[in-house]
Amino acid sequence: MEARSGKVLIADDEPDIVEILKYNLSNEGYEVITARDGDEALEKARRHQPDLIVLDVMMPRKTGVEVCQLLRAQPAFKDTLIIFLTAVNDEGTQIRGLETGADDYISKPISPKVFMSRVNALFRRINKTGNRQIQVDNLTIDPERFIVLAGEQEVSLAKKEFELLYLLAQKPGRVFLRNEILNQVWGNEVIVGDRTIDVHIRKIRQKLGIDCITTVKGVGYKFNM
Amino acid sequence: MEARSGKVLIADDEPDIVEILKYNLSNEGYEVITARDGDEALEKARRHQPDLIVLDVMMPRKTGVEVCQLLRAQPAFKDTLIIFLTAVNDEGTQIRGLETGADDYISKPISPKVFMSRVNALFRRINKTGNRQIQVDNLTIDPERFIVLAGEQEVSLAKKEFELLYLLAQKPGRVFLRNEILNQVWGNEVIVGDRTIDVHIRKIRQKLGIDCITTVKGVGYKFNM
DNA sequence: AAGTTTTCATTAAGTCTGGGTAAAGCGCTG
DNA sequence: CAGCGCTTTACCCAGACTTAATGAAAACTT
Repeated sequence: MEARSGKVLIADDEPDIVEILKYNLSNEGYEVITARDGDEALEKARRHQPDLIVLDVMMPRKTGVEVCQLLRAQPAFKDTLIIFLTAVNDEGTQIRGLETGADDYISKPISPKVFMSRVNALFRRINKTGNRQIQVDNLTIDPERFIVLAGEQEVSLAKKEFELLYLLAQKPGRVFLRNEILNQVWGNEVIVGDRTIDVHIRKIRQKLGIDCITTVKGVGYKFNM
Repeated sequence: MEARSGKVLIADDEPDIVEILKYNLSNEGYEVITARDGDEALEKARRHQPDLIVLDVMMPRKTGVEVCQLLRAQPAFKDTLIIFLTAVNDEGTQIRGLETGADDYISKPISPKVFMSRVNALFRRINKTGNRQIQVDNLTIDPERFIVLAGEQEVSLAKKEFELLYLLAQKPGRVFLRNEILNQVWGNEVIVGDRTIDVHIRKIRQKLGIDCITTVKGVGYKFNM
């Protein structure tokens, strides 16, 4: 998993288009989520909180324009980038699309290179400031919202538990010595016993229900890759 | 019309185009400056510090792309919006244009309406998201009218209570640290105890009757999504 | 005076920590 | 490689400790 430049949701009912865009976006380090119709797009947008949403105007269930309106009505998507794709290069549709709150409007047939240039141009402008969210496998650790998503399940950890998990998850696979953990999570001055770490580790394992932390005897702990 | 605070520089050697764009931009409240060639564009950009620069790619003295590069090299124009206009709908040019740091690329012939939509879309993004109504579930928060609607019920909150709720509701799900809340609602200079926040939170919860604010112990508060 | 904002003391809730014990891992020895 | 002891970690639990909710009242605005 590379240094992610952004999370993109593609919603289009034409698998070919989705595939091409997904390929190109992934290639430049974007994380891609896909949806096949309007309702699925809404649902996945809510779940994954993407930075950019690419909407085909003509989709089953709900049109791109409808989806855009519904999203823009929610404060969580007030600043999300939205690009419309369309076969119809009708002027009226384009204007309506942009006035619904979209950031760009691209007509098919799409040149992947042009598409990527436009995506990059939009991202360049918002330049997400430090979203320190960590994603490993199906585990999402979001310090902004202070929650951990284990797949679908939302797990709420206590402060120290969260800090500890966040520390380990920052470098999956790397072993953290007990001392390191103490310094990072508790600070150099505070003195706590070794048991304290154990207990927190145990609670994390309990709450997550997944075995994602491995004990390295006599050394420390590491996050499973 | 509307008091839009946008200054636009149009640089094109075709007087007709300049005239049409100027007319449409003025109509929507933008302040317009014009230039006839690349050097003039650079000079006027420096003098007037516009929010948006519309550059024809094909211009005497210096091409739009050259102007764009020169502008982007200066910190003062790092964030200035730039739109390219061109008769050439060559893919390579478009990509190069966008990668030079432009925000949009519009091919001639230009539909004034589409042009305006795209300009508005760009301005919408950089403009500070002023006092806007927030809608989450069946809760409506309207800072213009200073009213909160919980379903049908109209709830009247005190000033601080409203500001606090509005802050949290702006980014539902996101945890606001107590410090952040203090800075945003009370301001950096004012010093109030930690309990003050609790009390206001309690009043909001009481008045709304809905459990829309979650406590994250040891961290802060967040608005439920 | 009525409503708003802040403080304070008290109570409640949640979190952290450390001891004792059980279990697991490790190394040594035969 | 099985057996043994030693070390380290896991686990449970209860008390210590933090932090937040609550009720009441003082200070402040309008």
